[in-house]
Amino acid sequence: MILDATDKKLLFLLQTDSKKTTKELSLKLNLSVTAVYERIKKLEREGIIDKYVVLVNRSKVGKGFVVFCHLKLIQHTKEFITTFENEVIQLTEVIECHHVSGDYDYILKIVVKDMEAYREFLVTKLTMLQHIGSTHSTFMINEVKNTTIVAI
Amino acid sequence: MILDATDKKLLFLLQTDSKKTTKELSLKLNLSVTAVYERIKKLEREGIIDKYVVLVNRSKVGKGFVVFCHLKLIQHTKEFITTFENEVIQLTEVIECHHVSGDYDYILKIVVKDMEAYREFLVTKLTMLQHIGSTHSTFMINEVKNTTIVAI
DNA sequence: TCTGAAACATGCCAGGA
DNA sequence: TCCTGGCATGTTTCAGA
Repeated sequence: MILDATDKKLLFLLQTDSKKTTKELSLKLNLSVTAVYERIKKLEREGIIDKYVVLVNRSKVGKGFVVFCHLKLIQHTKEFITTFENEVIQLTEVIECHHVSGDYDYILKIVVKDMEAYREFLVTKLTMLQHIGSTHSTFMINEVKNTTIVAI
Repeated sequence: MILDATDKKLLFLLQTDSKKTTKELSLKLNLSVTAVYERIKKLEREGIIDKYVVLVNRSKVGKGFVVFCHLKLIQHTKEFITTFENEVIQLTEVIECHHVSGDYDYILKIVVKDMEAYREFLVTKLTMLQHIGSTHSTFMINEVKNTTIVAI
């Protein structure tokens, strides 16, 4: 699907605030309410709009401690990889897990309450997973930028 | 603010799909429509619900190439830090930037179209920033997990 | 803090340009 | 692909428990 300038602007507005009514959007885009509505439906049908979600302020719900964990597996057989990935997906503290190239195999982004909670997580959950070789934790000091907005 | 089990369930549902109507939510939570409505408003007032957004399927809009960049500054004076941070925030390709402890100063998450686009970004934008010491790029092979849902 | 009803706004679908 | 009009559905407010 080819996105024109209006679609791109619409996607930007919705990525910024999905609560905007089609009426408000129509004013910003100089279109009728229905035209906006139809464009949104098309973007949803095409799967470009993946979903509508609420973003929670993590520090206000006691999950302000963010850790990046670089992780190696002991081997790289298909079986080990799939086992590990299936298990790590289950951990709610892990909000991101990326299989990457380079010195280690995975980058994990983990959110917990504090250092004590992280230690607990590491000892009772993460290092209990099968096939883990080594882990290296890096702690977030400050969140400079964190957006879900993709500029198109 | 203390969150009871209903608030937590409500937050989970909204983090999964914010398009659910209050009526649907009321059925899942065994509450009236108004009760759900008031709980949501309270969560918004308290800032626990930060915002409502659309999540875009990155690969469908030509931003499927994800890179993690570990970055060092040449010095750690306050001036250098603030200058760098103010500049990096402006870069739309950088969707996350975290000041971290450890061997390097920042972890950046960057989304672009492909390797060629990344090279272009690196040469014309990132390494043009002031005070940058060194960069180390790690490329994502596979996204195992990537959620905005925080389990509370 | 909850319920239920009533007022108001919005979403959504026809039909036509 | 866009617009106008209208019904259905949703949101929001309020009194009372």
